[in-house]
Amino acid sequence: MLELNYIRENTAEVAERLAIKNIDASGILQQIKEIDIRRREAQKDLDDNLAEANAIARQVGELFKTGKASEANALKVRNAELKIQAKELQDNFDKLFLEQNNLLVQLPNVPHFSVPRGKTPEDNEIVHSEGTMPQLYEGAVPHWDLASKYDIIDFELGNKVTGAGFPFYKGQGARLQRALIGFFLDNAVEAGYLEIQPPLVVNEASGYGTGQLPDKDGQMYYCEVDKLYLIPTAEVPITNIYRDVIVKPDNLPIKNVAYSNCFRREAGSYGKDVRGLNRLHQFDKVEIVQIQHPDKSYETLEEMRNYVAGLLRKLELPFRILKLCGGDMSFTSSLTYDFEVYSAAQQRWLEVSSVSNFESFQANRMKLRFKDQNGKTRLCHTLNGSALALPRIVASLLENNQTSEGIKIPAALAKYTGFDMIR
RNA sequence: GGAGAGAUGGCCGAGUGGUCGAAGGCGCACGCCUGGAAAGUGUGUAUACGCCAAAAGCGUAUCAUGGGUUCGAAUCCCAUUCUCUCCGCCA
Repeated sequence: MLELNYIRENTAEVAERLAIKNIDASGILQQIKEIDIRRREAQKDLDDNLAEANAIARQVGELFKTGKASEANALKVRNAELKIQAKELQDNFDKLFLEQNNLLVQLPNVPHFSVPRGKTPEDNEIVHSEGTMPQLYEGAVPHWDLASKYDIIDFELGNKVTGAGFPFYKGQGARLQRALIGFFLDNAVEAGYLEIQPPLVVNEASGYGTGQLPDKDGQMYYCEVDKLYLIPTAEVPITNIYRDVIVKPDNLPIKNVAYSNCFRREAGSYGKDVRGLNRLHQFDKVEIVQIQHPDKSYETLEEMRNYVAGLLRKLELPFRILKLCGGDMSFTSSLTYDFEVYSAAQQRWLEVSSVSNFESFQANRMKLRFKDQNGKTRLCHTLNGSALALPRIVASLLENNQTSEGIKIPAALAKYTGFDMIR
């Protein structure tokens, strides 16, 4: 949620930034400001009423103590009137406050000024690409065929036991998963992140804190009886650690990394996008999260971008980095880099990571703050990124490294798998 | 799952109708003391919103959450949520 003060004091800038997301917010911004004026008036009226009532209550107490019961009783009459008024004033204030809030939560985060304009993924800006495109041998096939050829991932078994999108990993496939998780976590710890194992289910307040609720609840699995949500990403529990927290500025940046299973209902997905490992209902991901001082969050974003690039380099995968255009960015992000690896047999680029700066958008919702040098309480900036999501990494590793003898494992990873070839 | 107890500030903990945003302690910050430190000592130390050009100051709300009783609620009543203890079950 955008900060009200920012909207109030920099209305034009907010509108300008939202325009990058192709949103004409001038109307809604104006509405927010108008309601704001009325809301403040309403609060003033209510506060005055309550102040008078409080004063009378004090007097009444005083009068009773000194035995002036009749005077006290006279004052009670006035308070009875005030109380009736207060109810109306409170209702009026609540109504305006809610109305304003409803408008505020509709507004997406404001993009950074460097975000390219555009509407569709075609308008994303390729800011970097590296690695060599693999030359596949003649018998090369997509990863879903490799999965059954080497008996390392079993989609059929998943269908039987659970349903589509819940594969079994077996033998060298299972080992490869474990190796990747270890590899990603070790790298992150090496880079100064604190390793955390979070709960895989969260309560409603946490879902709201990171923005999955209220609108995107259809994308999460929900345990009705316990009112708990299965996490779609470790970002949710990890960021919510800091909900309603005022951190010490000396502790910034806070760097956490977590491996978790991720659960996504992916309602409405279909076609070639969901084939094989391309889109699953349950998958593994290592997520990095940073909480940073507002002045330094963009430096941090670049640091995180370089970190993720380093991982892909070590895995010897050809990749490119996109700076998402306004139209393709998420609701909550100010600037997002997507990482895509090339999966040679499918001849497609697959998104394997998304690194974003949310500025104070999430922090405002979560009331995550710090005290600055003047002792003023301010909102932190939050950032996160996948580092990395496993399934598409596995897809491209399998496809790109297949040979007639088997599938080669990159050297950096072979230390973790214990083998350098899937046969 | 059964029975009981509880939820107060960063933490511990007092507070059973008014003067309580809340004693006391710990922690933290700053100062004094010291050659330096420890000890000691003094002061300060919640958040949000509003009023004000702004600082100072003032007002309002917040003692798990929501409602109620009352002139007045941390304190009384009701509901909800959560936590703890014991028993049962169990990795």
